[in-house]
Amino acid sequence: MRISQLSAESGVPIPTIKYYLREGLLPQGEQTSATRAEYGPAHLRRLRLIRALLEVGRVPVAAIRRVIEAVEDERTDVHTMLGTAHYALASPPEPHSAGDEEWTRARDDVDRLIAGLGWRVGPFAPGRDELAQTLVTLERLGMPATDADLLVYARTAMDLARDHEMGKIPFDGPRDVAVETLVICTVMYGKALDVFRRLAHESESARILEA
Amino acid sequence: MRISQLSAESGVPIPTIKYYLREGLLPQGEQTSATRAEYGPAHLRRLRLIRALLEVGRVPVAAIRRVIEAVEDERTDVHTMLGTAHYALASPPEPHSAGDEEWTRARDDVDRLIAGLGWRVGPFAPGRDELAQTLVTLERLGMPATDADLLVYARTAMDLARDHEMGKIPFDGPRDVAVETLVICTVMYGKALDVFRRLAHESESARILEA
DNA sequence: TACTAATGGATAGCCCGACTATCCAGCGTG
DNA sequence: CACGCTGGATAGTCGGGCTATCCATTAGTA
Repeated sequence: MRISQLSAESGVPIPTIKYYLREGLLPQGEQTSATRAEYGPAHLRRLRLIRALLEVGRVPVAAIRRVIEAVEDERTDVHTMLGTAHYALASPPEPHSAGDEEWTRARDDVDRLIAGLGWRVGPFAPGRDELAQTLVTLERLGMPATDADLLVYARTAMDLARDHEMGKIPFDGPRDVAVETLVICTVMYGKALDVFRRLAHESESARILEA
Repeated sequence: MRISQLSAESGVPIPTIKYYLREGLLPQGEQTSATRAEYGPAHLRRLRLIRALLEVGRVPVAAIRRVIEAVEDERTDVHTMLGTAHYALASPPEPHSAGDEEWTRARDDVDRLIAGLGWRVGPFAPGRDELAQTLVTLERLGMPATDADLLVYARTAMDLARDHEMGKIPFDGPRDVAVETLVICTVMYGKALDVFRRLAHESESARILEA
């Protein structure tokens, strides 16, 4: 398959495909001569993954590249690779001053919460900081989150992960498929959940206010 | 309170505050003379809301403005106002060609699903299109979502909304507080849920792969 | 009363991220 | 052998979210 065909099948313009090649999101095609390269179904597949993450997940190109680098580093084991991919999807919180009391306390709360749940989460998981930032923000807004509230969300997330999501991941298959599935699952069903939540709010609001 | 004090208390630089004033995110202060204006606690509160939506929710400035316009339009009733605010938070999907078969089918699936759940959602709720786009994307990725999958997420969202979220909204209080609470709740707990999901994935991955 | 620093208002510029446009030399098929 | 497409490189565009500069005015302070 030549680049024009790749473009036609995916709907992505040729200059954009070249951009993805430059950025390392898409592997180079197999060179058949100085001015020809051959692309295969794997490229089409990768291209669809990129567009899905960009358009539905609003994942920045730099984060997609980090995910892909995790896949292509053959030295790491599957768990590390999944972890790296997952960490790459995080959106780093605003930098905060190191000695921020409020912030340190929130971060401690998060660590205690995760420990209390018995979750096996790395000490440097970016989610810890993201959650701490969210807690600080809620406090500043005058609506501090209670532990009970947080536990509800944590358990909801774990129920979904355990019963409906991790089961889809083919751990025994090729490593790239495992990562790809994990990322798709995280991003796409994350989006779906987000949308359902907003729809549910609208529906409940209608029910309450029209009564 | 003068602008410099507003800046000091909120941590937002003065030029940025001026930018928000220009963009209509922040109401003008009360003019006390040609070159003086007085800002009150409401401004500080609004400023914190803006920063929360921007930093934690990654909500674009234009969407925040739409939310605020909904609040300030005194003519609409509370339900319409909440709806407008909610619609403003949606991230519109990529435009699709009108005659796209695949897309129309997905959109029908979404409408049927929502009707089947008995949810009271407006026919033009942007979430319908967002969900349709997500379904199309999942199909293109070769991992189509089943109705059973979607129902799990829908019910999870509704359980959270009914039992833990809508109860926090003070429908009987002033309208701006109701909208503000709804938006904060949607965005901040949405973020928390998202983070918890990623942490749960990591934890489950560790449990499965280290066994 | 003179001076200084801050204010509100306006305009223009900056930076980043995601493309998009142009150019060029070398194929390779008709 | 001509013409169109290819890969590769470089530069330009566009939108979003600020940020910098300037200016006339004026509240404090000396």
